[in-house]
Amino acid sequence: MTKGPLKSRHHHGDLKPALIKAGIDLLEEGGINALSLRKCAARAGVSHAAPAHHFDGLAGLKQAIAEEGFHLFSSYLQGACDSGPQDPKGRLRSLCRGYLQFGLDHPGILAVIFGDQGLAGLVHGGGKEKADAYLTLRAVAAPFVAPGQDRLVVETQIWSLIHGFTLLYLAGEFGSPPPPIDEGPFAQVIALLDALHPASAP
Amino acid sequence: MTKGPLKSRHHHGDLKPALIKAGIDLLEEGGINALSLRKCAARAGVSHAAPAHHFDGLAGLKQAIAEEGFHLFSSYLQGACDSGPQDPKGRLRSLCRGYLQFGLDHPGILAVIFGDQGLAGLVHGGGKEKADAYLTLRAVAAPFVAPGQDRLVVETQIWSLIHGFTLLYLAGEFGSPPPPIDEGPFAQVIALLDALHPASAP
DNA sequence: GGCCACAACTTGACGGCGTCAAGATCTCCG
DNA sequence: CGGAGATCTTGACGCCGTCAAGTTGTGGCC
Repeated sequence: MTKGPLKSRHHHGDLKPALIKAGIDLLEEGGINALSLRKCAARAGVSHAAPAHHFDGLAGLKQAIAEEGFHLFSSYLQGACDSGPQDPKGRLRSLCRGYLQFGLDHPGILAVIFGDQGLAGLVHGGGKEKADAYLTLRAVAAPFVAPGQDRLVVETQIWSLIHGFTLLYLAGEFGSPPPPIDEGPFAQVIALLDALHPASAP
Repeated sequence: MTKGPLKSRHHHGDLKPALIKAGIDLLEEGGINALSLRKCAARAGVSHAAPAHHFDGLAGLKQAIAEEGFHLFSSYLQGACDSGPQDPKGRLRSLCRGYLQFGLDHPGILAVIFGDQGLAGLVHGGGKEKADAYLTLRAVAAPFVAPGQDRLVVETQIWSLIHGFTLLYLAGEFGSPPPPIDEGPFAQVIALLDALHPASAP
């Protein structure tokens, strides 16, 4: 049997993804501090030292979770800017809303993605998972890049604003627990991006 | 002797501030993960359980450090916007530069200030330390608040942008280790705030 | 001035954590 | 069928936060 009855296998078989899944569950249930190698192992039904054979310590597990989390993050961003008005400004606002919504729905995953080993690791390490999300941002930002302007500037303006706003939102700056998006200052704050003008319609 | 030769006191006397200072040192030397109650106690020359009599666990120590760190943070912001051009836009840009500079100089303290127990705690708890820094922001933002507009919106726009930008900067998004401010995209990104206009000069 | 109550700190222990070394077990392939 | 190698277990170590109980110095009260 290579994958027999999925039961009583002494060599679990799909341990790595199972550990990542367990880690994500822990993250969603108890936040970033509830994530530990030993608890992931326990949830996956293996011994406490088993994860060491699949990840380079806790940092490695967090990075693997971050890569997985980026998929979900990307789907939030893409889904958001595919819904709503399809003009450049409409897509930009929807992207930002999707960013904040992801933070509200999955604060633990956001913390891992942008945590010590998350973002820093992805910036340097492969980062192809991050690229998906960043390409969505790039596509949405493109109409606002003036001819001859560095697109990195516009992308960073958007990213900085929505990232900072999301973190302040999650920290309870506008109410604790954070209010629904439409009851917070989201629209008014993001309106700062109205200063950006589509290059084709100045 | 009430405060005799400062030596061999079995009842340390100034343990609480000494622990906070030790914690800040640890933070500056090894980042947020290097901070522990036991190491603070060792640095202060007391037993491992002594901190428990002065702080409510590790979270309490972090909050105390955050309050202390906010003083330094405030001085960075105030000092920055007091130097440089004194027109509204000049002060705004200087404030942002001071924010980023603080992050570059003291990333560990920034992490504690805006960490789990830091910002969240200060938002709800007293928060008078935070208020100093926020009042600086408020004063700098004031000229850009249009009549009838909610000043919270303008303040949040500024705070979100510089906060998000600083975190991306520290994460190595523009080079690792982060480049000096003038070699990064700081000026161009912060130029988004040029969309704000002093109410007296529309 | 002497004693006592109280605050400050120590000692010791507990469980949880990440990590390493060594051993057991299963699978696959020759 | 048998061995090689990957996979997982067991056990141990040191560090961590936290609690309970004991010790020591201090200031106030009689």
